[in-house]
Amino acid sequence: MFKNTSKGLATRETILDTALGQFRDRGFDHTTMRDIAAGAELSLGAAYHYFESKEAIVMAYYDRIQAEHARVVERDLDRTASVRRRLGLVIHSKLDLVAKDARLLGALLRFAGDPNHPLSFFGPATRRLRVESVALFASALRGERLPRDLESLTPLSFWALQMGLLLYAVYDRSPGLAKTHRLADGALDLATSLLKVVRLAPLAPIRRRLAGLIDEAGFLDHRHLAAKEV
Amino acid sequence: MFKNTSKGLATRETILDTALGQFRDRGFDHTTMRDIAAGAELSLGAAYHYFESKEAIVMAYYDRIQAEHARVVERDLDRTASVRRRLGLVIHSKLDLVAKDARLLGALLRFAGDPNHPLSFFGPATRRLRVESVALFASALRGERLPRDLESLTPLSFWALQMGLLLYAVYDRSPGLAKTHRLADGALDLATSLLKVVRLAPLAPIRRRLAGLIDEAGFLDHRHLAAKEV
DNA sequence: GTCTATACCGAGATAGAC
DNA sequence: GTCTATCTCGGTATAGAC
Repeated sequence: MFKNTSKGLATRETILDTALGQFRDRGFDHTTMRDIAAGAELSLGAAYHYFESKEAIVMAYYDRIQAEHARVVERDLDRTASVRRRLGLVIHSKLDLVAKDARLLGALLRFAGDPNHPLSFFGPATRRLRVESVALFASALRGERLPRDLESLTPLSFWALQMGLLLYAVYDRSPGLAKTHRLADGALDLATSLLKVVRLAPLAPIRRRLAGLIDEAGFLDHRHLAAKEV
Repeated sequence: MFKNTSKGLATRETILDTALGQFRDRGFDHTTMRDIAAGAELSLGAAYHYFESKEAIVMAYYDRIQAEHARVVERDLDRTASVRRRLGLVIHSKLDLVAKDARLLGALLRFAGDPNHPLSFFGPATRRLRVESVALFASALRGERLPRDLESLTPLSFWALQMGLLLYAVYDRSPGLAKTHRLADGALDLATSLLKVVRLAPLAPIRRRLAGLIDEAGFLDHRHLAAKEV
């Protein structure tokens, strides 16, 4: 794609920033690659040298968001005591980070239905992003004594919840994603209550069935979470 | 767009069938509108007379599937006694209907991230499809004595499960969507177990919280399920 | 109202020269 | 790494035939 020269990286950042500004002003669809190239004072070909598609720019933005998210979580997690608050920290900070450009994330859905596309949210090429994201929830849950069979399942479930909330955010028109934040709090209250209940003995069969299901679905296996980078 | 003359309807069907055949052979992306028009022995303009976009053809396919689904479910539901089997009927028959072209559904995700697009899965323009789909689950649950606060929530949850399974199906390469069918059975076993548990008194607070959450999220309100047709 | 034929435009993406 | 030129294709427009 391009060499990691400092000049190249700087140009890439310029394109990314220019594009984000125009996406905010005009919307994703009404911003053309020619607009972006012109705004960054480059030719169209040069822009494509750095990003293989317009959506790839959005993915780069998401990548940046995620790096920032990891930084924020790592910084604040230790100062936060209860699981509920730790999970809240992870999710609310994510929502805060995407709040300004939540609609943009909708553009990434475009390829979620194409398993082989490099920008598919669920494909092998974006595995790193998923793993990192799940890991943040695992950090938040560290210290919790979970039933064995739910150990790897639980962080994955919270990741799924987060994905659902991000989808909701794309449609959320309330200022600062207020509605999504409230929904997140409700869901987290519920989830932490469920976590307490689900440990109880009478629910063991359901628990085992759930774990078996996730296992069979392959959500934790090679194809989805451990496939090698492409 | 076009009048409901028998000739017009026949032409529309011809275009739809031609397009589906080509989508199967060459894939959605590698089929052009010109290919479809040529295959149906029509001009490009005529094809656009019937379908406003290539994706609209896929939506018409989904519409057809859903009508067929409703027919099958209505026909077989009365002969099916247990809730578990009735729910299984709804979901498995849906999967059978889309099995041949499950990958195509991925194309519909293209606009899921654009709230205002007429082909968005969650937008107001596709409300009818959602309502119909949720209604099938309500039929399957008829006769069940559910807690009041879960009455409208439960069919909605099964609809959400179905949406998740359809997404999984897009990625499923096993013959006849075998993996998705197994996943569906596991999920349904789990769900019916949960339905029994969730009625119990100790879970009342969680139940209420869940209902309040869905209410607040607006999943049952105007914007999503009761907005007027556009 | 149902089409044909054809020219045209916008924009995403690519090739290949420098 | 950057550019110019070009390609492709979805979609529109127009003018008219039946």
